[in-house]
Amino acid sequence: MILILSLLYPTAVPTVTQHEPSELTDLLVRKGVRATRQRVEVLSELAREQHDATAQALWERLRRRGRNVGLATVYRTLALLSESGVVDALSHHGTETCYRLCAEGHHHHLLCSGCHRVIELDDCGLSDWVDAVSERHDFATVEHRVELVGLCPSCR
Amino acid sequence: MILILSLLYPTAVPTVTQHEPSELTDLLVRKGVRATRQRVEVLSELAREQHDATAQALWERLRRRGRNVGLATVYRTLALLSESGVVDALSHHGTETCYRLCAEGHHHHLLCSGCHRVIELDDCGLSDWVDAVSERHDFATVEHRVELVGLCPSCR
DNA sequence: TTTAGTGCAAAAGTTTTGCATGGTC
DNA sequence: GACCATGCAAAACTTTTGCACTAAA
Repeated sequence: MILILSLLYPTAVPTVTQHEPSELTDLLVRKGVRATRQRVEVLSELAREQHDATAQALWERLRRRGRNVGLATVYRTLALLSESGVVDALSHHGTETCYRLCAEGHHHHLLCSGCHRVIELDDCGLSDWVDAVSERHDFATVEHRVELVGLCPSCR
Repeated sequence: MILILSLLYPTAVPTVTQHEPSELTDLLVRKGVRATRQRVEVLSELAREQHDATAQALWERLRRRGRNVGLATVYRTLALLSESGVVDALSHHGTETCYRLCAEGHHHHLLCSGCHRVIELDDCGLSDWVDAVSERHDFATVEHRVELVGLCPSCR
């Protein structure tokens, strides 16, 4: 999987690409949250998703797959993981929040409006710009979010 | 008003600062939408707001002020104005969408996490970076969104 | 007069919460 | 055994929609 991604997007390989249950468990433990069956399954479902997914969507897929996890648990899990920085919450199209298993640390996204695919940028390269703008406005910037929206190679 | 803003944020003065009903009417007409009483009032309420506001919040303030506008109309108006580019839809804190009367044209925002104030950047300065990243990923970028989150001068 | 906009209430959809039950340390 | 997590159903919210009515070109 890493190989395929590498070929397609040489500079966009997520640094976290654990799709093995045991690795997902490790990830949870490392982040200091208990690795319950439900949490691993939510995370696992998210991991097999190339696009971003809503809580509802994940719940339906789990259920269709015979993995019974309550909807409330899916919400609670995603909220927890989002706070722990294990998943990213992308709230682009208005009313519903999308989640994605992400690389750790600071990074940005390319969003494909054709297929909803999310491509991660592993380099930020904006620190100078952010610093300059912050200083000019006497603003103590603690975070910056960047999203590029457009069409991915397959969709253009 | 423009003067005060200029003193506080010399480089962040919105290019649209029409707070007079007639100017708001003009703005609507110029954008090709009918300037009804309700639309002008929603826009006017948004204009007196330094922060961003939700549809619900605007509705309550209008109603408290005796300006009767249906909630559905507030939603419909904001959706319309957002599509016409008269207002910006900022969906930062999850479930509810915030709106703000914005400068025309491409720009970015500084969001103050202390007081929720929104400061506009009148210069983008990221085109080179966007182009470089897009090319590197063979991505046809049509739009980019940037938000800096932190503390404004009064809150830091 | 013809079309577009509005208000109201109902509906739809997403997310949260209370509480009894079950699992984990 | 104490505590945390879960499931279920109800509740809370935000947003959308249908439809009769009103205002605008």
